[in-house]
Amino acid sequence: MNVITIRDVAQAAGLSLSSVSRALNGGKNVSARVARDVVAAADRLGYQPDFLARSLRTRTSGMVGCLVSDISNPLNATIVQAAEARLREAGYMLVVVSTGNDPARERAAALEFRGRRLDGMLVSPGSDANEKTWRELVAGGTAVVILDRDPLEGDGDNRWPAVLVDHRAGAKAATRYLIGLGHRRIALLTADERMRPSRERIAGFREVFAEMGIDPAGARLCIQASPMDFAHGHTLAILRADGAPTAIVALGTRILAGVLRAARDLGLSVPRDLSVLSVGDTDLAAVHTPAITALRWSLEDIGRAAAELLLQRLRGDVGQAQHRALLPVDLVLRDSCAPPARS
Amino acid sequence: MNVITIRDVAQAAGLSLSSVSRALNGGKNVSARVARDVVAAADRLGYQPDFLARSLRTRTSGMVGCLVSDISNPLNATIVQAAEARLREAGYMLVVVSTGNDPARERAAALEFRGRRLDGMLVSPGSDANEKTWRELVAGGTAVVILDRDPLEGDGDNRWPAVLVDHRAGAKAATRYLIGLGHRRIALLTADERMRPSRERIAGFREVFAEMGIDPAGARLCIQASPMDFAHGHTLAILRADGAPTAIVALGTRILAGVLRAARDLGLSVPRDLSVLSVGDTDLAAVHTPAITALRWSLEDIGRAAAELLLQRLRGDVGQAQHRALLPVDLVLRDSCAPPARS
DNA sequence: TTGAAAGCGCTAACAT
DNA sequence: ATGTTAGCGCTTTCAA
Repeated sequence: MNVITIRDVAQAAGLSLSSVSRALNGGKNVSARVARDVVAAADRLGYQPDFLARSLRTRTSGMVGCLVSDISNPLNATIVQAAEARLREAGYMLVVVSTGNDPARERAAALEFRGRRLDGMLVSPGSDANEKTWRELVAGGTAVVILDRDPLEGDGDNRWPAVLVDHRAGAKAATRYLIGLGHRRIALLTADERMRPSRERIAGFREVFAEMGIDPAGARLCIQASPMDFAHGHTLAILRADGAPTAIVALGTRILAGVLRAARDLGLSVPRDLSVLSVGDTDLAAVHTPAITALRWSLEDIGRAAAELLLQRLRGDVGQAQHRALLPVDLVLRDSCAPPARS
Repeated sequence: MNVITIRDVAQAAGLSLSSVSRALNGGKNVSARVARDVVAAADRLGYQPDFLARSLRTRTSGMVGCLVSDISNPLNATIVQAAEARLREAGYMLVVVSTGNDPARERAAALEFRGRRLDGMLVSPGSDANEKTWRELVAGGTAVVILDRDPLEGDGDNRWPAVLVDHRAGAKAATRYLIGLGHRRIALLTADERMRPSRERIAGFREVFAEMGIDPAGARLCIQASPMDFAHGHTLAILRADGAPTAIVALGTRILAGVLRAARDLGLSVPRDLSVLSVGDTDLAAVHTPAITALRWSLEDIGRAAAELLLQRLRGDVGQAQHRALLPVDLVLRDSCAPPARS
């Protein structure tokens, strides 16, 4: 084991503890000779500082917690990866916990982060269940950055620093594009309407219809929580009904897969008989034939921005610190959308 | 901030520090009354123990490091997720570092893990460059578990605990299957031959040929490091040459994609004109038409087994601790392999 | 069963 | 510029 302490180094170098400590950390008030001797002794003994003891003393652990619903989800993994890279640059290590979307575990992990004296945390909440916890933490002085969740209420100390994706603008761009192609009956298949991303998308979708003076009654707004299985059956139902949509906007890989399968089942050709637009630029969208037009936002940017926001706080310029980042969504044009067939 | 210490609780409860400490941890030698009072006081004050201080005292941090080349790779992410789940059950938190396949960063991170006094580490090496480091750590008493890397040399203290996937058996099953279908000219497109997984696959491939008394000269063994781009061009070349293989075994999503594209370019129908077998059961293999027969191993099991091996050491039964786990590889039969066309 | 006291390894006043 | 000393919050002997 590593039993070499700073004491041993001091003894070996024939110096005092504090001189060694000073020499080892940025070394202010250290003569060249002492610095040299200390480094030599430390190297010779293979000394490695004990971060734990240092942390106890300095009240900073050099670690940041990261709370994700499921890190095996590539979307989350990419965000975590980017955040980790940026934080490591700044000297922090990342402690990752997957909550499996269980609010109780989510809260418990956040509190444990605090107990372990992590310097801050990045949280991608699986639901809105723990809003109160985030507020408490923020109010309690913990450096927290929340991913893509807007506080619905509250202000000032009740708000939290957040990285937000501009899903609304994305949805508007997609909707305008489809309407511009001539579509009037557009179905939006999304997930849980209560959470920020879907909420914003639905709002954007509606805004454009209103803006264009089109009766939104003609649009199909389909909201459901169990993506894949639902999507297939439900899409079949929607497409068979009277006034079936001529375009479908589908959230994520799983719903998209369901939609594509349903179209195939009905013998509908994309984009001739049905236009399809993916919310989220997944592998499936890019690789599928025809390639699927998609809304894309940068997961790396989310991770980086989150790390950056957190670092600002960690550096102590809390007053100066930016409170939120809003990231853009792009429409990637491919081959899955076309003017609707005349009906 | 959280400024409530165990001292405050003791004072509030009118007891001594040590009594409170005892009451709070498993409570041996504590009267019921004291236990009750302590818990009450702790709750009332919202006391949360300081893991840092505790760790300094107990010499255990309750944290485990995890070294991965790239956590945004879904394969790695799945392994990490499974390991994290198991370790959290046991009360540990996971510190994750992506090394980006840079051996220097890999080594630095491992040493920093030790400096931070993490209780152990899980390492999925990006190369064999740091073998020496792993040996040093193991010899130095650090609890380390290595993923899918076999020490080529050394024994006893020079070996490390590892979770191994039985790639050799998998390759043998695949090769036997293809030979059984009548194939004699089979190309194996794999990655870096120096690392354990590919090395084992190649060995298994050759073993079966030898076993069956088939001249392996007829087989094409193609080894290359830059998967996707290489795979497409190289597959084209292979398939156009005299004595082209009637079956191709492709490693991973990217090579598989290149192979399928090449087959399409040449107007070859799978499996009529060419049998294709994927090493690794990726989304692409499962979703493709025709669905691709694949070798599959459980990433979750890797993560779980790694965590389990590490926990055994962490619990101190080092002597008893299992040294390695060997996980099976299954052949998932789908629609991409058939007897070769007569030529 | 309880309390007093030592000390984990380090940093940061403070004194020299 | 260097050394001495006092803790950080906790666990854990050791006495009582």
